Amino acid sequence: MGRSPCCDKTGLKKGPWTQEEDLKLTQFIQIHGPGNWRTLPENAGLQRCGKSCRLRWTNYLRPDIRRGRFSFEEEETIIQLHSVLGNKWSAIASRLPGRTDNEIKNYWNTHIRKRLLKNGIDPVTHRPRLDLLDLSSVLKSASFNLSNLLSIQTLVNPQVLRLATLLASSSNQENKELFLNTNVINPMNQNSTDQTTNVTASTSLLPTNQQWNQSPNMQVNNGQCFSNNLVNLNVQTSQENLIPPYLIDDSIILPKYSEQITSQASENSSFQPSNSENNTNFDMDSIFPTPISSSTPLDSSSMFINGSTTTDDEIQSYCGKNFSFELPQGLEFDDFL
DNA sequence: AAATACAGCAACCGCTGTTAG
DNA sequence: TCTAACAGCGGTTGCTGTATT
Repeated sequence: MGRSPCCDKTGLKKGPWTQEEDLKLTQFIQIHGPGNWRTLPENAGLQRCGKSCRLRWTNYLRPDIRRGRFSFEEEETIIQLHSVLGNKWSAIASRLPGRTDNEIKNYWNTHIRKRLLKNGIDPVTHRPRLDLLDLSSVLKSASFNLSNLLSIQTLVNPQVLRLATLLASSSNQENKELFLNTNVINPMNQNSTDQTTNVTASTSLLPTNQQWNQSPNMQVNNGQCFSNNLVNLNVQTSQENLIPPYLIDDSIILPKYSEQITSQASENSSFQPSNSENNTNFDMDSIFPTPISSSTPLDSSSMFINGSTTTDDEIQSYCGKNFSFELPQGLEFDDFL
């Protein structure tokens, strides 16, 4: 059905709307209500096509439009919904009252997408970009500490860790010894016996399944973590393919995060590490943003770490330091497995 | 101060799904 | 059932303001 654009009709205006046009459209809709977009422009005295009027109304003039910067909760919700729904902007918008699909789409393309890419996360699949993951160089790096990698075993695709271990054992004797000498326990696989005393400092900071489930701010359903304020979509997600939100947004839980956060935050805040000498409890509140129920105001450029505000740039910087991988081009991950 | 590059966003384009005749 | 009109959606464009050189 070939249809020429309605605006091709001569005499119809295109481009930015003037205040006068906005006023005409708003007043007309206030009286007659939205709809009948084809006849609306003529009836409202506008030299616009109906489509243009509809877009102007739905994306800008509607009284329930919520303008301004996206809150952290909104951003978190967008990322999580996008990981499930993909580029279904209208579906995402329907779960964010006052936000339009166009606005969310723009925000995704200009902010979130770039940040995910910068953090090595594929914005389409929401998984680490293995094509950028240069594990061999990471492993050979003088500063590389295998225990760091092992400590995030449960946070990334286990295949990555298998690959890392394989490479480490074959190419880096130092790390190999470290691996053999390090008493590492996968926190997700811990049984009921108290093994935490053997866990290395960095590993003990990770939550157990029980701790995840007990967290006041997060719920684990089918392997998918959602904030309490997020609609449960009942989407079946394979554990194997899961990259949880804490890896895809700015509140990524990272290896040795407590040391990083402590060293950074303690300079100007009252941040205290959650794991004292004998305390293996995981304090989610100390690294996750303030929940929506919090009375503390949030805007899109800030998150809270135990009450201290962190800017986008600081988050970016922090994540960049802790979660940057590089992969040689052409590396096929499956070839290693 | 001027030129250029970049980021953000409103608006448009074109395709698809729905509905009425 | 078919067809055309309409409405909605996602991708893309282009304008504008800001930052950098």
